[in-house]
Amino acid sequence: MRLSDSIERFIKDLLKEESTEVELKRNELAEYFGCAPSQINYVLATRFSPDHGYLTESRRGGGGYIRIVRVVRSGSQRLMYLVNDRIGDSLGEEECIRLISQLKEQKIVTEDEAALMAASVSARALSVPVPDALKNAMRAKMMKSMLLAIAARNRT
Amino acid sequence: MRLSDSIERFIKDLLKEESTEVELKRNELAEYFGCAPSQINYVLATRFSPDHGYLTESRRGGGGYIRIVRVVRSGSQRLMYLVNDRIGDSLGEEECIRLISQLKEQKIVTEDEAALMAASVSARALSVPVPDALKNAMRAKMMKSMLLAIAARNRT
DNA sequence: ACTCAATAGGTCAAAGAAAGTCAGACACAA
DNA sequence: TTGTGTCTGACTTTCTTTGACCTATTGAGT
Repeated sequence: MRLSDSIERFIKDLLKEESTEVELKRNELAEYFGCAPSQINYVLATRFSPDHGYLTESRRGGGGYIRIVRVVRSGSQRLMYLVNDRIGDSLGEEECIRLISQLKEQKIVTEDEAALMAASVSARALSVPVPDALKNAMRAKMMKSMLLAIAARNRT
Repeated sequence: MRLSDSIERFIKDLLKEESTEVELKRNELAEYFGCAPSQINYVLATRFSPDHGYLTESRRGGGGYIRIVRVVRSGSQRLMYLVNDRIGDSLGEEECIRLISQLKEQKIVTEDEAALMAASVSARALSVPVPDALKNAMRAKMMKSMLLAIAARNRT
């Protein structure tokens, strides 16, 4: 298993217990996992970004720390953020996949729905002679269209 | 016996044992068969494509992998009929919608999933400057891709 | 107050680890 | 001989990990 994955799991387990917030020492954590301290930053950047639904703050110097907060936004808030701000006019396949798996992780869509969305924006599905720029423009629109469909059914 | 055939057999044997899904390391497999790693990709492309009833996903970088999911035997007959025969190379929006609502009536997809599919092939989602003929070619591919994804989860 | 050392986190580029792509060499059947 | 299917190797892309250097905070000594 990848180091980054272990660290991610470790932090998420902490968050499970201690509710929505956890504070940790970068150096201690790095020591514990026997890795470079900057590895922790990498994990934060790739797995605890705002896109993933987390906020992080930190302090340097004596008594420094890193605090990770799980943001609890409603499903529809999150969807609207994606539609209105996050997704622009163009989105590559990789980025689509990332966003979709984040939605899955946040339980806004089911695993099956995520698979469906990923299938529709996949390179295979769009393999017709059209410039990449246009494909990515389409992906952005398709994503928005699908997210709005999800938002519409989430009127609970 | 050709190398590709041996590799194909090897993977299919794994799938026989480990049920519908198998994960492997490209480099290890290539090492085992004493061939170039790209040979594995060739086998995947020619023997484990969606047309053959398989889905593959992969990850690069440290700790990377290739996962192969068998859909062929498991997906419902109806779905595979649609993928292989009913949907050709081109499909208009109206026809997509018709197909989708049939699937919904037959309870092969949920209402939410149907809405998602319809959203992805809608005119609004594809409103970029591309000839209609190409859009319909895309719709056909998108539908197949999505149906395959559904078939993959329907593996009973 | 000012300076400096100790403490602690941040940044970034480069190295490493895997998989993907594609053009061309090769093999063999029609 | 020509076309189709196989196989390889060089190059690319993506993801991970590390290390060197940078910046912020605190506190002790002057």
